[in-house]
Amino acid sequence: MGKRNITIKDIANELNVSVATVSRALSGHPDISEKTKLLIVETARRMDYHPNLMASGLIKKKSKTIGVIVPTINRQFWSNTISGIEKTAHQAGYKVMICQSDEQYSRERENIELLANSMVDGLLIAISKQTEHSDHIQRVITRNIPVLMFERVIDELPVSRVFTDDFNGAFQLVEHLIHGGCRRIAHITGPDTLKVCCRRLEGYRKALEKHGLPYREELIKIADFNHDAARRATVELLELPEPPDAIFGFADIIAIGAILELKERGYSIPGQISVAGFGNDEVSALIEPSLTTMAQPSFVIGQKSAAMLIDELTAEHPQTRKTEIIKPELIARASTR
Amino acid sequence: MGKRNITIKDIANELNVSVATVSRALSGHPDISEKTKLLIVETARRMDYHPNLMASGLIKKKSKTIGVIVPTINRQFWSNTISGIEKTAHQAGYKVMICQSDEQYSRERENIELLANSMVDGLLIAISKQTEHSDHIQRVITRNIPVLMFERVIDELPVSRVFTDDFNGAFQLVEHLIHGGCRRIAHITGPDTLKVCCRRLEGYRKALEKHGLPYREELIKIADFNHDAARRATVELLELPEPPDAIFGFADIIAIGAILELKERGYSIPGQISVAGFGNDEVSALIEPSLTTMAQPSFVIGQKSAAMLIDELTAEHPQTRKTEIIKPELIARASTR
DNA sequence: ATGAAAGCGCTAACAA
DNA sequence: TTGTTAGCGCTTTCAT
Repeated sequence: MGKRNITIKDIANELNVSVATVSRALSGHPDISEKTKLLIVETARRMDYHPNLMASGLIKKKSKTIGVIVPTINRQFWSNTISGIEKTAHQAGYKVMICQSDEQYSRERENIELLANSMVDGLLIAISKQTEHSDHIQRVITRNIPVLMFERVIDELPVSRVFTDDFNGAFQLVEHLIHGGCRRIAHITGPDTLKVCCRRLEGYRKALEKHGLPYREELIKIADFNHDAARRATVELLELPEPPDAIFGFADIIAIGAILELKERGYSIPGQISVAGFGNDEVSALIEPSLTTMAQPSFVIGQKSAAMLIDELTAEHPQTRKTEIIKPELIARASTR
Repeated sequence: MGKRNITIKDIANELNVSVATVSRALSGHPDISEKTKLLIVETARRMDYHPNLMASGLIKKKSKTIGVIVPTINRQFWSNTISGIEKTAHQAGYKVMICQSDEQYSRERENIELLANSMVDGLLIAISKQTEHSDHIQRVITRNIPVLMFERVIDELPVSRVFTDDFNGAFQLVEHLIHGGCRRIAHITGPDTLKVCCRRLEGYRKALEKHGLPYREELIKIADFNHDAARRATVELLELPEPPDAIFGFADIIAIGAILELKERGYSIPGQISVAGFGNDEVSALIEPSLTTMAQPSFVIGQKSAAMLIDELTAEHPQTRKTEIIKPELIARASTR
């Protein structure tokens, strides 16, 4: 029952050496004879010793842990990034502590504070859609905790960033639609607090501009991250006096909502109307018609983010802020001409 | 730059009180005057004090963290459970540390050791498909670290468990196929190290038996968690002298692989052949034909697991091992008659 | 109600 | 090469 854990002190007693010697032996310090080292390591194993990482962390002011905060764990994009983060972190000997904000500012704030107090060595942050200012993040930066923002970033903050080239991605996608002959291209965007959406909207706008097509307010709708919201937005578009000949959703889930609504109403895709998304979720290849989209290498975004943060953690000298922009790739499928 | 963190000692100095008083004030100890308490709390805020959870954890032997190990983070079932775990844990004031084994025993072992040394208060484990014995888990149990296994469990271990009723789920699903008129029902199962698969296979077998249908070796194929493996298995089934009139995949991803192959070869589903899966991934409602499957409430499985573990952590007396079996629900869709 | 002091398990000067 | 000692930041007896 109350079996106390074995400590280095127990080993020291057992072998009549000092705790310092045991500590040195176990942590591979050079100044120690091969003989005692072997003896200690062997004894440690025999006694089923396990180092207490809290104790050493307390002294070294390092927990070998990085904190991650994402809007939600169970959306494919985020679970992929988390997976990439965990993989890279693990390879570098770090553990990851993961929190989700559920797209709420208050939970994000709370979680960041919690992670910071838990002495994470660094923080990987993707903000919620509600987050409108950066005080809470500024606060951990002031506490000298290295922060890297990914995908959902705040430009004003003096931190390294990893994010998708949304502007050019959207631009490229809209050009693809235009090349396919679409002239009235609608865009379903997300909450306007999300920079990601603004950047994609801007890419959309600029692509129209380049090709001499007018930007029409009525072709812009807003929807949240779910099929139903997307379907409602789609209905509104279809009921326009002049309905669109293409719908570009800011995320695959939106485009898929649109496809579902269009199919239900008997539209032919892309015959009457083209549909395109952004992200390349797994479903996008499986739905009929398969969805044209910009592929985001979410796993790689996670890996890069973790790698960059760990670089900063292990750097000798304070690093300058770095920015890595990830190019999405056009995947032309059956939902567009 | 080298801005040292504020400690309770700093606050004590500032106010000419002892660290003990500060500690008591900050942790809401009863024996303290309202006046000094307020003063200290206020000063702490003013000085931007943040408690060092490693230091208090070292004394209290609690980290308020639970460790989670899953085969992989980026498969829907697992990311959903993780999300449920995080939500419940957060509500109870716990953080979660998440590792993935990548279905490798060695990484699982490594990660469990790492989490245990990090002083997690408890461990939530779903084993890898490679894991054939339980020494590594037995070891942490011996160290008095509460363990709960979920979904991928090892029955022999004296720990609480949460898992899907695979046997009855498969049984029910196969009955559904039989009621639809299928007589040569094939089953694509997974690695035979996975109990989950064995239980589903057993449910399949018993359902056939109940309805007087023969169990035929040639109708059983093995595939890994991906479309290609499922497609290959499907091809083998189709090339049989007497091909099946239904394919039941042990997971949705398998069933979807089968559908893809069948569609490519021009089979009509469910006209010529029915297909059913297990899990009810998001795609299953979206693919054509939509997939009949047993829905697993993955988010809830995560929540239940976390709740049960936290119960054990906070229980006054040592708890007896509990088992919670989650009933999956038949979702009959267009891929079966 | 408050303070002094011991100590959680470990590391890292400084000595020897 | 090894031991001694002083903490890391906090909680918790035991006094006062």
